[in-house]
Amino acid sequence: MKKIDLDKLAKTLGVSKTLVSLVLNGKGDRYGISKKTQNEVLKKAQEMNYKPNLIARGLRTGKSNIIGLIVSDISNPFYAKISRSIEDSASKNGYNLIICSSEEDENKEKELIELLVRGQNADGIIVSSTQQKAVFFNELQAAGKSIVLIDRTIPLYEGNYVTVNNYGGAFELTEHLIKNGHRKIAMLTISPQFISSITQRVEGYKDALKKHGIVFNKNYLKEIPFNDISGSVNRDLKALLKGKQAVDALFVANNNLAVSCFETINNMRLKIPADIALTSFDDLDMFKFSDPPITAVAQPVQEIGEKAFGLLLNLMENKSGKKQGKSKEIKLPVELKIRKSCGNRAKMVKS
Amino acid sequence: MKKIDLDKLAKTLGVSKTLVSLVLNGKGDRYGISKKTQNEVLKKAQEMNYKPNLIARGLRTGKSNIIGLIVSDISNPFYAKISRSIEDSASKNGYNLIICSSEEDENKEKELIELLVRGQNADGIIVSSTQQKAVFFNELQAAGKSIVLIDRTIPLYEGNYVTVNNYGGAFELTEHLIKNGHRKIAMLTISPQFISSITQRVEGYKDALKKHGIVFNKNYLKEIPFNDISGSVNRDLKALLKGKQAVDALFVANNNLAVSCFETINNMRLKIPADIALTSFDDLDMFKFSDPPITAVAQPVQEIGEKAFGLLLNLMENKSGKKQGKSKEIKLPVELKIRKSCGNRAKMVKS
DNA sequence: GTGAAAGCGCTAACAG
DNA sequence: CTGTTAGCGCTTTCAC
Repeated sequence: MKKIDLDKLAKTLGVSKTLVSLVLNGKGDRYGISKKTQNEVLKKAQEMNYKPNLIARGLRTGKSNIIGLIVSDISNPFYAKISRSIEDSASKNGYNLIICSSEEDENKEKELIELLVRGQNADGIIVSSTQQKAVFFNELQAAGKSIVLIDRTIPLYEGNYVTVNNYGGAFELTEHLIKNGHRKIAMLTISPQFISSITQRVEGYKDALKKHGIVFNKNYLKEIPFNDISGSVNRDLKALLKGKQAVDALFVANNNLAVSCFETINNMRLKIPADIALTSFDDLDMFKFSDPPITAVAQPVQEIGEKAFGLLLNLMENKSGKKQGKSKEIKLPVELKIRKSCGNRAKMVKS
Repeated sequence: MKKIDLDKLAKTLGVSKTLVSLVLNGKGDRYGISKKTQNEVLKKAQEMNYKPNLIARGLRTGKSNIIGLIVSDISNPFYAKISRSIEDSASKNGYNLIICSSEEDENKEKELIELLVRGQNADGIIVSSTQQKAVFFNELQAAGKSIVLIDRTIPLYEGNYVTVNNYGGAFELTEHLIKNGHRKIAMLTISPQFISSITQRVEGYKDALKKHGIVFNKNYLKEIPFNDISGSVNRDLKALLKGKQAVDALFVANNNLAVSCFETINNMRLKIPADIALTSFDDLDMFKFSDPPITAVAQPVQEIGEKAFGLLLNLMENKSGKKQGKSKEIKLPVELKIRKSCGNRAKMVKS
C-alpha cells in the first residue's frame, strides 16, 4: 500500500517518466517505443501496483473524469434508480459520479454546480434542475461545459436533455380516472410548481378534464411544499375530502405525495377506492402490493440514466473537437400501470 | 463564467498570489495582513466570482475534500437514505461525496476503493463492505487512510464502524413470530452470506428458535444470490411452501427480498398471513400500506449516516495530529414494527 | 527511441 | 506586512 508514483516507477526501471507515462497511456506505439521496453514497463507497473494520481493528471490535462449529478433528493427512489443507472454507464466509461441533493433550492443548486464544475473540474454534469431561468445553464455551456438536463427542462434552455412524456402520461391517467366514473378529481403537485415536469402533468390533467367536459376547479389543484409534504398533505387532503365539494379521486404528482396521501387516507379511516381513488405519477415497486394496489404512471428510470449519460459522453468527447451538432432532446414514453386504486364509480353508484 | 484564477485575481489587485491565498484561506490575521488589504481582497474575489480550483489545491495539500461511499447498490432505499444522510453531514463540513455501487463484488469493491483513495485522493471512505477478510482495510489504515465501515463489520478489522443490533432485532422478530403461533419459520438471506449483518441476523433467528424449543431445520434457511433475487425467491419459495414440510412463516433478511416474496406469494394466490406470514429485516415506507402491512425491523438510517460521518470526520481531522484513540464501535438500536403480516396462528388454528 | 524540462493552479516555507 | 519561490505528480513539446 506504499504510495508509488511515476517517478519512482521510472527510476526503478531506469528510464524516464516520459517513457513510462507514454507507455501507460497507450501511446507507446505511436511514439515508436520498442515492444520490449513497453512490456517491461507494463509488467513493472503491475508489479509495483502503480496507480496514477488522478488529481495530478487532472490538473495537467484539465480532465477530472468526474461527472456530477444533481437531483433534489437522492433518497427518493426515482432519483436513486436513475443515479444507479448513470453510475453504471459512467463507470463503464471510466467516470466517477459525485451525487448532490439540491433540496429544490435554486441557490443551493447553483452553488453545487459551481463547486462541481469549477472546483472539482467535473467534466460534465447531469442535473434535474430547479432553476426557473435558463441563463445559468446557457452561460455554462457557452463557457464550454458539458451539461445534460434530466427529468425537467427549462424555457429557453438550449442544450441536451432527456425527459419523459409527462403530458401524455398525465392525460392518460386522468382520462382513466374519468372513464372509471370520477368527476371530482383533485391534483396534488409539489413545489416549486414551475418545474416543467409538474406544469406538463398539470396540463395533461387539465386537458383530459376538458376533453370530457369537466370544468377545471382551481380549488382542486393543490401545491404541496417540498419541505413539508407530510404536514401539508394531511391538511390539504382533509379539506379536499370534506363538504359537498368533496373530491372522489386524487392524482398526485410524485411518489412521496402518494405515500403521504396513503397515510392521511388511512388515518381518516377512509377506503380506497370506495371513498377516494388514489393515483400517482411515478411508480414504486411496492405500489403493486399496497391495499389496494395503486394505479400509477411508471417512468423508464433505467433508460433515463442511460440516455442522459450517452448524451453527456457525446458532448464531452466532442468538446475539444469540431462544432457541436444541434442539441438533442430525448422524450421517453411512460407507461400507465392500471391497478385497483381507481375502482369504478359507475358500478359503485349503481350497486 | 470566465475562468479566473489566483494569479489573475492577484494581478488585478496589484498584490501577490500568496497574499490573496492567505486571506482567502482565513490566514490573514495570523500573518498580520492589514484589515484593509484583507477586505479589498475579499471584496474583489467576490466581485470577480473567484472559485479556487480544488484540483490544484488538492494536488498541493494532499486534501481533496472528497469522501467516498461504497455500498452494494445505491438504488436500494436503505443505502439511498444512508447516502442522503451522509451527504448532508458531509456538505455541512465542506466535503463532497462520491458514491459507488460494488454490486456485492469483493474485487469491484477493492478496485473502487483504490480508485477513490489513490486515484481521487479521497480524504476518507465509508463502506458497507463485502470483504471477507480485514487485511485490505487494515493495510489501508496502516497507510494512513481514514475509513469507517457501516452496516457490516469484518472479523479482525481494527477500526471504526457503525452497525445496528442485527442479532437483537432478528431475535425479537423471530420470537414475535413464535409467539404468534408459528413454528415452521423459514429464513431467506442474501448472498454473500458471510457478511456480518446477515450472520448476526441468522444467529438471532436460531437463538430465538432454540429458546422456544424449536429445532433449527437447515432446509428452512435459504441463501438468495444478490444477482438473481427475483428468480431465486420464486424458485425457493415455491419449494418451501409445498409438501408436508411447508413453512408457515417467512423471515427475510432485507427489503428487496421482502418485495420479491410478496410477488411470489401473490402469484401463488396465497394469503398473508393466513397461508404464510411474512416479515422483514429493514423497513420500507410502503410496508405500512401493503396488503397486509408488513411486520419489519426498522433501522435508524439517518443516524447511521450521521454517526458514520462523525467518526470519519474525527479520523480525518486527527490524522496529521496526535495518535488516534482506540477505535470506536457504534452499535445502534433497531425497532420492531409490529403490523399485520404475522397473523396469530393460535387463534387461526382454533377458529 | 528516449529524455529534459515546462507548467497545470495552488499553498506555504522562507526572505525581506 | 508582503513577495519570491519551490514544488505537489502528471502530461507533452521539443530536442537529441
